[in-house]
Amino acid sequence: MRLIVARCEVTYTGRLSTVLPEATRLLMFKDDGSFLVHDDAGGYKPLNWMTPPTIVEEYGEQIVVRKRAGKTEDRLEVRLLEVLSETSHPLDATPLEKDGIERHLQEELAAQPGVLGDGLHLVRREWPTDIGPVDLMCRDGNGDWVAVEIKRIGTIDAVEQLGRYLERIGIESCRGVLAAQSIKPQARTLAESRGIRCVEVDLAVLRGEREPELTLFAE
Amino acid sequence: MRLIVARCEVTYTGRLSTVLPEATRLLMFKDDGSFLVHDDAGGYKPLNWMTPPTIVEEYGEQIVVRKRAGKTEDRLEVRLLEVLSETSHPLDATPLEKDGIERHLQEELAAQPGVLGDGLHLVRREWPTDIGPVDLMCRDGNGDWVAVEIKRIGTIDAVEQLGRYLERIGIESCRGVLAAQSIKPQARTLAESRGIRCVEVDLAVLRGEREPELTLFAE
DNA sequence: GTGTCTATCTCGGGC
DNA sequence: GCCCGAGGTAGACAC
Repeated sequence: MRLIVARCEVTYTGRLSTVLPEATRLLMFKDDGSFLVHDDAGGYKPLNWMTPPTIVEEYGEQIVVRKRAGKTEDRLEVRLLEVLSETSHPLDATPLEKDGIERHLQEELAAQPGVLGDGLHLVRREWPTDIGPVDLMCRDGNGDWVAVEIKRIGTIDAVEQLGRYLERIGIESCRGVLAAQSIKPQARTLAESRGIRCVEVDLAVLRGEREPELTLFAE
Repeated sequence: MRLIVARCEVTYTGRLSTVLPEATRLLMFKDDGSFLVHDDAGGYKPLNWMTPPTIVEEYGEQIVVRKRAGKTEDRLEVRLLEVLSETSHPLDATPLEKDGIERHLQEELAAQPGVLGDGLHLVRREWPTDIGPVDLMCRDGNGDWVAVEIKRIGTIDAVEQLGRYLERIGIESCRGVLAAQSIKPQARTLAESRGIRCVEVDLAVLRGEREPELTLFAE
């Protein structure tokens, strides 16, 4: 990783156009070709950036980072007015391990679909439709089909998504269930108006790491 | 901005849990409280981060960055095993000026709604509904209402969004138009099945900076 | 504070 | 290559 702190101007042309007037900023060149411009505010996002694969060219005070983007080209031009610091460091690139993402929720619910409704059993995960896979396809005690959409957070979009699947599933009388760790009130309202059942689930409880909420009141 | 290059372990607990095993990485502390962990790959995104407002505490080899997140707490813990470099630089924070975003498209189309359909004229921008504003509300030559949703890229979500507005607008026979710089084929198909018209527009042409595509064939 | 929408979204997977 | 869906999405703005 090469780090340059410099007074500079930066212009971007590509999907849109941007200008950064002369000021002091941090320029990051990652070994994989990534290029980022950060300043001392604005949190998470770089002011300008380019993701690999890139071509980096330097002509004295001018740095150009380019990238083929379809038929056109994305281009970042940096004009260096004063370099205050320049360093290089070999860094590692170990992967980040995550726990608690939607897939983990899906794994637990696939293993115990009964929490989503009495007598539910799994037919298959990632049931294919022509517009994308249904997270879980189940049948209930009566043999009726139930399509389950799983989200970390249940929003209106999730209800719409499940609604599209139900239209395309091609099974009459297939019910819909939205399962999420939290469900927004407006999503719940929309779901009810479409006959979609909402179930809030808790990953830690599903894993048996924590008692259901009931115990909170029983203590 | 304070930059530390160090061999370190990083753990995050909050909306989910993550672990970064021991390796050499860049730690960025911005003056506004932002904290970012980058390595030498992975492009745009930090491996771990926290956006302001944060509380940063240091206990020798241990750095803790915390944030109230509703009733719980987000927490990043960094265990420093070897500091390879540590520097501080005063940076500026000038705003990024953008051109070519959705709002600019909306401004041009508000000024010349005729490109969206014969005889269309604007009634108002940001027409309020109970689920959000319609970008442009127009009437055509017959006095019929037309709701316009504007996007840089027209996707299925945009069609759904316009569909929700049309349901809620409370005007019988209000037509829908999706205007975008490019429209995905599947969005186009869904739009047609819902009676929504699709129009591709070009910001440079709307601004009179470039001739319409026709001239490409006429040269 | 919730709710909604934009984003040069990024990123990954499937076809 | 396109298309779709997840994301600790982040960030902005209205209510």
